[in-house]
Amino acid sequence: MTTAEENYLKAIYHLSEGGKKSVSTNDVAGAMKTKPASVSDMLRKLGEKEVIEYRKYYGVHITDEGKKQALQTIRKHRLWEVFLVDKLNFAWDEVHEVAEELEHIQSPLLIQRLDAFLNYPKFDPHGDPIPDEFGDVKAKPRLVLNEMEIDQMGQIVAVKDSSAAFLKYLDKVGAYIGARIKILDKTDFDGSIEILVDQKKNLFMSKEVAANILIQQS
Amino acid sequence: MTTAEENYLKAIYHLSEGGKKSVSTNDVAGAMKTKPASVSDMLRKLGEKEVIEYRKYYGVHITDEGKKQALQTIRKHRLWEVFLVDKLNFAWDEVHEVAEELEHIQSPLLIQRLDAFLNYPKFDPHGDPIPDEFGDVKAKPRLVLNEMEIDQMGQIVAVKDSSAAFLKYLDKVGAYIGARIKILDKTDFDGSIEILVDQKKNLFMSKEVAANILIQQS
DNA sequence: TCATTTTTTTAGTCTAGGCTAATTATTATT
DNA sequence: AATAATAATTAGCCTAGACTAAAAAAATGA
Repeated sequence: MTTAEENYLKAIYHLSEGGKKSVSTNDVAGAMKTKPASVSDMLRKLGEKEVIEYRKYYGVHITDEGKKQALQTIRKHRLWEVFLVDKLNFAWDEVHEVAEELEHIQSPLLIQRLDAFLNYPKFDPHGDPIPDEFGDVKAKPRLVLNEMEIDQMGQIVAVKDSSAAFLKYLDKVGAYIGARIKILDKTDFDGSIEILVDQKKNLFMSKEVAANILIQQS
Repeated sequence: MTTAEENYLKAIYHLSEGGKKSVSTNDVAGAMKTKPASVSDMLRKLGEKEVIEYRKYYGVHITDEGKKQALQTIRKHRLWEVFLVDKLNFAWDEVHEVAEELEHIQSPLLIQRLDAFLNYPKFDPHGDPIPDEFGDVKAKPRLVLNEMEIDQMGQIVAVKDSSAAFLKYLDKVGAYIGARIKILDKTDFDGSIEILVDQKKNLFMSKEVAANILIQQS
């Protein structure tokens, strides 16, 4: 697999995550920031390698083999993120781009050793679970904050949008990975919510922000 | 600079090291394991970027700017080698290929942090000096073992041929980076030499082997 | 249902880096 | 100095991965 193929496969994997049946060419183009024409070409290639099932005009399904390979790339990405934050003192909002490059280094031994060196971490700095070397993820299910009901409780374990802007905003308002939260109020009109952070701090946020925060229920 | 360009420039830098005036297309093709035709093309491109001075049919000279850039790549390569050996417990003869990939990661911050994390090492696991962030190398001059005279003394600080086979051979006969040596005898006929290792072990080696061992005189 | 809109694919072009075969420069040898 | 040998360059082709424009299929909606 080339770097480009790995990136496409990873994108298709992520787009399939929400339980969506099939992923469209346009979706992939959007995620990859390429044009649909380029995507068609790549889908044909990935189809031939049997990491996806490709039926012209009907989008793609990722195969079990494809899933396994995508999870390997994701594993590498997240391990490197842990390395950057834990060992090289990067901020959690500075690691994505570099990890995007590092994840394509081809050396199973390297990843094995890195995993050991980092002490077999289970989550990356954004709270996302790190698949094991067989592609297994045994993380408990997570909820999207804006889909929770009043009085439900949990812990912030991840963010979907790990852009620098979003991460900085969270930091500013006092939300962070690990924070324990409780839904205090929810406005049907605009979907905005009010939460209690660590049993002491009230925090109001828009639906858009809440939709990017993942919660582990306790 | 693309990865390919970086690799060519690094090769040209190394080929220029022996004080050779100009480097031939064939030399570069040999080092890069590509065909001369491909090299001609790349030399034209590198010439346009002014990292080399290229006169058709007369080989190339690396420019000051080119030297600076090559040294940055070399710096990155060697820092990663230190990381692999010191932190991830790679053997010194296992690191080259992986470092060859890692050296192309583009992130000045990453290298800065890595350098600090490794405690600003001055030599890589093969004993080669690590240039600083300005491309300066302040390592003392080294001699090639087969060019030393009887009774001269010094310390093994590096090997030129860092192939796994050569490194394993050295290990087997009891030579290693850091060993203190003294030239006991030299045969004009075939250039083979006999050395004393650490004041206790006599070691006989061919000119070919000795030509790959670099000595720091004490 | 049939026409229009949207989505997707195909066809053809481009750049980076390779290659081989043919050509041209330079160097070596008589 | 002329010719032979070697080295380097050019020309033309290939693949990967992007693009645009055109064509075709699918979805929508009047």
